[in-house]
Amino acid sequence: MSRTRAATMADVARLAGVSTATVSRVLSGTRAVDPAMAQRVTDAAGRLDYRINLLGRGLRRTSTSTVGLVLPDLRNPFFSALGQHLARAFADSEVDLLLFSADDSITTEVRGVRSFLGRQVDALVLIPVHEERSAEAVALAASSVRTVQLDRRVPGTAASYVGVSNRDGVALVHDHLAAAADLDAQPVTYVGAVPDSSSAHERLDAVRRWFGADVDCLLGDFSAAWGREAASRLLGDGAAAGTLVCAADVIAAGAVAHLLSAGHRVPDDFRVTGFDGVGAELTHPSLTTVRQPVEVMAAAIRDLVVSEEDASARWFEPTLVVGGTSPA
Amino acid sequence: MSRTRAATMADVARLAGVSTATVSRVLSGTRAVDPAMAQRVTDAAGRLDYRINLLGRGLRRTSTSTVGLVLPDLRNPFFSALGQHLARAFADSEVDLLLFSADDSITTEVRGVRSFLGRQVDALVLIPVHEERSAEAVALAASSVRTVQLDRRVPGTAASYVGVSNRDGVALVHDHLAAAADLDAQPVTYVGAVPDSSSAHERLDAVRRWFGADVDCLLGDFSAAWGREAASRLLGDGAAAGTLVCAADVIAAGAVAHLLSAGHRVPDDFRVTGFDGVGAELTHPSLTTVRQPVEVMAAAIRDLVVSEEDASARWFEPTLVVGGTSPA
DNA sequence: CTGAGTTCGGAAATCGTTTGCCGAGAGGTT
DNA sequence: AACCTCTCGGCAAACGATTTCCGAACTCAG
Repeated sequence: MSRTRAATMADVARLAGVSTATVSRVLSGTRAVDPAMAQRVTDAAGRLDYRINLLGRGLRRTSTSTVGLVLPDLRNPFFSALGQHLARAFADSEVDLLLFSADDSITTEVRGVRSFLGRQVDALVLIPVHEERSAEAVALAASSVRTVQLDRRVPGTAASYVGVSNRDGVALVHDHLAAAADLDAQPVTYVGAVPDSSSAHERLDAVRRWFGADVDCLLGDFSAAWGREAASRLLGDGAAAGTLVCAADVIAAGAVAHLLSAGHRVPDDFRVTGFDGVGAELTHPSLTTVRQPVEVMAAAIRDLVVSEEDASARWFEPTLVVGGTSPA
Repeated sequence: MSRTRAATMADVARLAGVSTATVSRVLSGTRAVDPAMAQRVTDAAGRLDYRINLLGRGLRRTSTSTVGLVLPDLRNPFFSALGQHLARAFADSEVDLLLFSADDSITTEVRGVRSFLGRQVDALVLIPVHEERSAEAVALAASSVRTVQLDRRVPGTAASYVGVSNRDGVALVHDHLAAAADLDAQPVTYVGAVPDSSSAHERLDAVRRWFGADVDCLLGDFSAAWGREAASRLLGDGAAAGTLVCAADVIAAGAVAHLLSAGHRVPDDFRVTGFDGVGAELTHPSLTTVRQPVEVMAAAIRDLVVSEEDASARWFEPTLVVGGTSPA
């Protein structure tokens, strides 16, 4: 593991008997160079095991060909899925996508933004941790580089936004459930997340709009543990049947698991719906859920990032996936 | 969104009436500076909204205080969990952890390593995509910076390794199953992954060792879809009962879901075990699985990365989590 | 044969920060 | 008073690449 100083362009230039300008031009293809000379440079670079220092390049050039993604938590499978699709969307472009996890903390989130800004990224994609308290992070990002918010947003910022129509998503769930049974006969409970994030907020609003302002709400976070907890509370209150509209698939999966383990039947006793459309194939019964068009959203982000347009907001339309946790 | 040129140290120095050397020393705390002068610098930096350019700093300093993590796929929840725990392990250090997804491609993986090396990271953590074909990526990384392989490894490289003892993990499963019932009476099927990665390889070897060299094996990939597919094949062959030892929790979850949807009972007809210990609370019955000590492993990585020791390999001991998919 | 146009290599400035060195001034000791 | 030791600001040289500018060589038409 003993390491010697890495070769620089000057070393390559010396070995090839040319100037560093020529080396740079050969290696980055910036300008035409005599083929024989180019060959000598390539050989020398190979012999010295030369690898470019992107710090030097980035410092000199205006652009680093890098996009940063700051997300709240990798263990939320929806965020992981977004990250993966985004990575794939950038895979065959010249741009590198780098990720940073904010660990659900606005302090760490700001640190991530600072870090990427300091690295002179060309653009920043942000899934804000908090609807209000991430304002500093978003503003900081947007003040320096092209910034796109994904899935969640901080209202009133100059940054673009790409997400799904939560109102329409909840409407799909409502219409599906209403088509199958009389909703008034079956008590509906919304198992959501406290409206700290815009998605949690919008889903709660949408539920109140479509299911009635007085719908029963249990608010926690986006986790399977909370789904279990909520189901447990519901059963503790004596419920023996009902409909659980959940704000995320992980919540729904946890809720279903708890209901089943308590001896209830799904969907006969309890109907459960999820949201996001990731990992629906993990459980039995498979989840009825609202699928977000993540590939399309990732492509939209990629296009926004390279475009020169002004900030804009785009809401994409989700689709309903009918699984086994709701009547067919 | 109109942006003006960002302020540099020279701008701050001019406004504060000092030299850039002093600005640098105040802002990075490298050397003592007269308090009054320091105050002037801080004020000037604030007024100009100065933000450091890490490219310049990194170029001048030897170190960038950055560690890169290249992983195969974010949608594999075990990798996401590792990423998250690693991020947390670095959260209160000075070091930034940046992630790059290789999208299960060795080409993209090499690109990720190149990218991080070019950015002069201080260390690289690698979950290799392929046991053999990632050799180039690992060698490239290890030839330039301190490199640690995580979870999977490429044999015969100079890089360190942190992972779990797969042999012991499978032994835990074997002993647990053997304690509850006569294994010879119940056909055991290993639902694993083709041995492209060291973890898949080692788990397959361990299964052959503990369950017998002639144990029935179905090999696919680390996904829920494969778990469903494997279960489907098994049922297609006429099985009505048995034991499924799976190479990962996602595989096990998929298998359980398919078995249940086909009308079989778990664990009465089929016993199923997983591996990894992430997301066991998502399903019902909850998975019996081998839990990897991810927090401890993440801490070990962090320590390896900052230490000056030579390359080393550490295997951690997994624990058994008994869930509802196997007899109590 | 000459002047215009084109191609292409090299010298040197530049990106933003850190840091080795120098020197000025302060403080202490004999 | 002479000398030594600290402390701390500034100058200028790095770090490693890109790029502007210049000029040499070559092509080609008239």
